[in-house]
Amino acid sequence: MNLQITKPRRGRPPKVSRENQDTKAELIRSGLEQLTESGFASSGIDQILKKVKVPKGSFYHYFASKEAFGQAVIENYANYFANKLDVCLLDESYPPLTRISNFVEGAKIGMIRHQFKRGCLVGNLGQEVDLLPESFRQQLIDIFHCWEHRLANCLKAAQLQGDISKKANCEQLAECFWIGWEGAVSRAKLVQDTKPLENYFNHFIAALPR
Amino acid sequence: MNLQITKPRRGRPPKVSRENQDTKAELIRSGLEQLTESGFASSGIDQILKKVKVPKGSFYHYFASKEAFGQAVIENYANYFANKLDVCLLDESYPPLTRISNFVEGAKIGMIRHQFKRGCLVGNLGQEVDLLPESFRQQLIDIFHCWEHRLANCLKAAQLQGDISKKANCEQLAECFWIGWEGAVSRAKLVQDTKPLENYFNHFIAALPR
DNA sequence: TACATAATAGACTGATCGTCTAGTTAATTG
DNA sequence: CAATTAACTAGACGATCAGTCTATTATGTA
Repeated sequence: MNLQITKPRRGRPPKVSRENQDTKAELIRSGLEQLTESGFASSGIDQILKKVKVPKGSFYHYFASKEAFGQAVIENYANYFANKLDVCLLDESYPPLTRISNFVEGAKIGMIRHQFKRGCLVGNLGQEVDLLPESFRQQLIDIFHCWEHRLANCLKAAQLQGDISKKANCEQLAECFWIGWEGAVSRAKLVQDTKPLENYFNHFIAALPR
Repeated sequence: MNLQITKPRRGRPPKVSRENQDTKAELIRSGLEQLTESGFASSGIDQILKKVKVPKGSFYHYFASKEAFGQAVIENYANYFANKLDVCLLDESYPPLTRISNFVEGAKIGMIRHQFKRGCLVGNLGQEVDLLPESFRQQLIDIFHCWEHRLANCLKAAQLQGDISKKANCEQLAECFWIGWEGAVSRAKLVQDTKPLENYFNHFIAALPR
C-alpha cells in the first residue's frame, strides 16, 4: 500500500523533513483545521504555515492569495463532508431514519474528539460571510444545497418504507434540518456538550409527519 | 469605615452624577452595531471609535480593555433583547403562539432593514467563543437560558389554552427553538432572504405536539 | 553542459491591531 | 491666584497581519 517511491521532488529541498511529500495538500489540511476552529478572518496564514513548518514563500507559490486558499479549503471540506454523508445516508444496512441518526452520532463523536473546538466549517464561514470575499457566498450556498439534496433523498427512502407520511415535503424538511443543525453545532461548541445535537435531532425526528 | 466626609476632595470633581453616559453609551451603541455585523475578533476598536468620532485615547479611559468593552456590549444587547422578547411574548392581546409569530415577524423586518448584514450578537459570539476571553462563555450561556425561560413561559400559556398538548415539555421545546433559531438567522444572512426564518418557524410550529 | 522551471527560504513592507503612557484641559479649593 | 486633582486625549508602541521580493537549490529537458 505504501508506494512512497514516487518521483523525487523538484526544486529546493525543505530544510526540515515533512511527513507528507505533497506540500499543497498539507497546507490545505492544516488550513482546514485552523479555519474550522477560528473561521477565516481570524486565521493567520503564518500560524497555518507554522503548524506544518512550511515557509511563507511556499504558500504564495501554491496559492494566489488567502482568498484562493480559503476556497481550496472549502472545496476540500465540501468533498470530505459530502462523502461522509454518502457513507451514512446511503448505507442500506440500516433503515433510512437510522442512517440519519448514525450521522448525528458520528458528529457527536467528532466534536468530542476535538474537544468542542471545531464546529462546521461551512457554518462558521456562513456566519462571517459578509467579511469574506463575495465569491464565498455562492460557494457556501451551493454546499448547503448539496447537503439538502442528499438528506432529502434519504427522507424519501424513509417515505417509501412508510416511516414518514407520503405527504411530507422531503426537500423542505431537509432544508429545515440543516438550517437548525448549524445552530445545534454552534450551541454544542458553546456549552461544550453534545446534548444540543441530541436534543435537536430528537426533536427533528419526533416532528416528522407520520 | 466611613471617613470620606472628614476630608473634602480637592480638584476637578468626578462626574459621578452623569458618569459621562453620553460618550460611553455612544461607544457601546456603536460597538453593538459593529459586533453584530462582524463579531468580536474581527471588529477593530478604531473603526468603532471612528463611527462616533471619539479619539482612540479615550477608549481606555472608559473601558479597561477590549474584553471589558465586549462584555458591556453583550450586556446591553441582552437587556435590549430580553425587553423585546417581553414586549412580544407577554402581549396578552394575542394568543401565545401568535406572540411567537410576532417575534419572528419582527426579526424578519429587522434583518431586512439592516440588509441582512446584522445577525444575532449572541449567536455570532457563540460561534467564535473559543477565540474569546473565557468569561464570555458563561455570559452567553446565561443569556440563552434567559431566552429559553421566557419562551417556555409562553409555550406554557399556549398549553393552558389548549393550543399544544398537556404532555409537551415546554422547557425542552424552548431550548430547541433557540438552538435552531441561531442557525436560521445565520442562514438568512447567508442567502440574504427571510425565507429560512419563515421555514424554520413554520416547521417548529407544525412540529409542536397537539 | 546549459538553461528553464519548480520549490523552498525568509527578510521585508506597509497597514492595522490592542494597549499604554505622558500629556493637556478644566473644575475646585486653600 | 496657585495648587490640586479628575476628565479626557494624542500619539507612540510592539505585535501581527496579508502579501512581496529576491535569493537559493533542486530537477527536467535540450
